[in-house]
Amino acid sequence: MTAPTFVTGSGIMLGYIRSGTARTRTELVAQLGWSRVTVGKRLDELMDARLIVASGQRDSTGGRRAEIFELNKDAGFLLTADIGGSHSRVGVSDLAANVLVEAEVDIDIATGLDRVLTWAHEVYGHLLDSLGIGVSDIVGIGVGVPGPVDPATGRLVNPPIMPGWDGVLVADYFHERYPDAVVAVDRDVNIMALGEQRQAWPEHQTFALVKLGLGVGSALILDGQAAHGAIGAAGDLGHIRHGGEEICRCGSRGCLEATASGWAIRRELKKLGYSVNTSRDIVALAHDGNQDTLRLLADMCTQVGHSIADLVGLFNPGVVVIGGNLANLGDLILNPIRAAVVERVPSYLIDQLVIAPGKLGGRAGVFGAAILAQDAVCDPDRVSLATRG
Amino acid sequence: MTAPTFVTGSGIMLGYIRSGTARTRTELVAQLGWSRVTVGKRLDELMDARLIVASGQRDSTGGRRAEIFELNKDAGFLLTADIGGSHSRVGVSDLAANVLVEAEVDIDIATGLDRVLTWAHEVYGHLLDSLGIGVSDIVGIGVGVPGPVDPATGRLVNPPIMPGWDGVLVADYFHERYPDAVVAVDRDVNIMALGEQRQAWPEHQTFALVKLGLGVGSALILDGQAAHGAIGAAGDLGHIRHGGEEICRCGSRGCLEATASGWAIRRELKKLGYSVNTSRDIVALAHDGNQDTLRLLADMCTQVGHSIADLVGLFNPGVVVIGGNLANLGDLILNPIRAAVVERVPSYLIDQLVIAPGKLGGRAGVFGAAILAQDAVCDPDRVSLATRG
DNA sequence: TAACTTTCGTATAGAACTATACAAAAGTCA
DNA sequence: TGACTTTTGTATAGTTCTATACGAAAGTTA
Repeated sequence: MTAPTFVTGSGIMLGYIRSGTARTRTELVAQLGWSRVTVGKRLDELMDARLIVASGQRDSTGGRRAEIFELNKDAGFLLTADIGGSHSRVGVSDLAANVLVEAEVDIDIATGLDRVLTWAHEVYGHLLDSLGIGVSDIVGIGVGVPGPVDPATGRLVNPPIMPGWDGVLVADYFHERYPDAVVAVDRDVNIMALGEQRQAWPEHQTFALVKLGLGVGSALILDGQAAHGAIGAAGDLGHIRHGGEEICRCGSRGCLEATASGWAIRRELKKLGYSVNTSRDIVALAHDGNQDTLRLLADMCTQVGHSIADLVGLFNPGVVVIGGNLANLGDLILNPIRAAVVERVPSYLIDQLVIAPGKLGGRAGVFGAAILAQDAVCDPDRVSLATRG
Repeated sequence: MTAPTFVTGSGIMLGYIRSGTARTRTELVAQLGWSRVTVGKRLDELMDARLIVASGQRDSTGGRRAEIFELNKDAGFLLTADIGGSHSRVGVSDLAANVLVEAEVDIDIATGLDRVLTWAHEVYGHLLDSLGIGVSDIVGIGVGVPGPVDPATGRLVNPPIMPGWDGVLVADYFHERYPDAVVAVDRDVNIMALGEQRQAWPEHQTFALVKLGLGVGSALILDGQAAHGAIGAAGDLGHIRHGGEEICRCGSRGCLEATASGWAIRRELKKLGYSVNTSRDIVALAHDGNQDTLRLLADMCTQVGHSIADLVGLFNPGVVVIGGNLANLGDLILNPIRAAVVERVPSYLIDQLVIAPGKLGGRAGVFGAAILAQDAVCDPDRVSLATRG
């Protein structure tokens, strides 16, 4: 059977509570269209399973105050990983996706995905010890990887910067080590976008994020879910040929990432004799007012802005969030990007468009990975099946 | 109440039958997870309402043959309109979206949307008379308009080529004249894409269509539905600034449509002394082997191909269909477009990508409008409510 | 033809869900 | 304080849906 036997599944209701669509009995009855008795019963089931708790009361509208329910943040813990091309972060969060502890490290993904995963697993051990949490308390794991993930199978798809890892099922690594946890994997930029959109821009259904670090990545969110495309490569602004003859780390020639990105700026600065390694070095130079860096950044912003204009014209998002380390430069890069976008997008689109810095900074990925894990743990069918008598 | 009282609504089942996901009792039971008794009851309701009919039998798999159900094409008629910038088509179809009669006319939308609608309404009168159909037999109307439609309200949004019609609710015009019909309105390119995807490429969940006529338009289909974006402008490849100083009919400068489109080719050919009016004139010149036209077309294909590369990189569709009048030139434009796309898109995306001509030709819009109308008529909640005892 | 398979209809019992009524709890307002 | 409002719990009856069993219809296969 593909559909659950019980049509008024508690998992469906948990979705309403979790998203804030309906938080009180009366609201749930109105939104779900179920009877008051059934809603009460399902609430009892979710509370018995410790998945929700009563968290307060609505202000009175002239009568008894309605009780507000929310996801029980203490119903288990989530592991999160934001594996980037040159930098990775991991964290442990409660079920409400509040990240409790984090750790980060500079590892080049080119040294091998297995080494990054091993590092992550070791760090999880330390973090769990420090929190006094056991492996069996981990109910979900969310992982972001720097390459496309097939939406159907969860396997890596020809990852441009992880050659040799095509077809790998990252979830297996964690399933073996955390047997009680649900594992969800998605592209790193998708996870950042998921974090920003759910946390900071929930009112926007159509959302885009552009990540400017050493690389250039982007992601599209539609109705609260990342767009994956046919093979999980949707949203990849960085590896479209843009011009020039520079060879990109993905193997192609003239990608946006090869001509206008942190990589490109680092390459040019090195030619000029500067010692630059990470995107944070570029940020530091720009903060110092280094003219070469500022000039290269301005050029990058124009080119990136033009690509964002393509994205806006094609996808018509309500917001484009600029994230990644270079976004720490604030208006220094936002203003020229905005100018380049305005230059190329019809005015009727611009009026409705917000271009803004990320509100979560470097933590967007770890946070989004927690949301991804939470989504997996709170899967309606899973919950409905688990909570019935 | 927002949700229906009956959870096993017949409208949900109609969706399975209509899409072909499940066509026999056994398949419906397996797919829906409902009991055999309930499925039988809902089938009876849908047959009583004349919305479905038994249409044949599956081959035996060793026992009694299963009865196949399908949408009853005779349960009412649909009006369809594909209103373009310079050319419009209307048609009448049965409920299965088989277009029975069609009519077309060259009207410039700049002369006023009201004139096009009046024309459409008059032609519907003649077409219905010829078929012996009354106004009360019309159960749905699907309309494509050459500009963005707000997905929330159904109103036109700052239509670049229909100045003065901002905020207009096209559905009202038809509601007044066909009170029994459900009316659905969407952008013309979205409707073309809907027609092609549902009819010709149902196996592709992520789909794009690029329309090359005088203008350049495009649309994205995700999971069988057109992507609308924040204000209904998603998919508009044609009005992103691309280069040059030509002023586009949308008011901006240097749009793709201004530099590489039927408009641009017509403009250049006129400068060279040719007499060209419609996109069909361009097709005729190209068929005659006119070198100026071929040169301009080749240039257009390169630029359009580069824009399609952006689209592919951002959206990762499984298919990009090339439609519109210029697509009648076949490989003459498909090959250079393919070459330009390959030039700019990473190889791992190309391997999975199909670039193909539309299979419905100029009728895609009228067909898609019929599908849109059918979708509206077969809305699950509507049907569930209408068919219960 | 006989044995087997799959589809389909119906009958029955029981589970799940709704509607309704009533009462209690917990507020506001004059 | 008393009248009113909204929220919540519970009991009862009735409806909807499921599970199961049985049999008939309509095929295939040996």
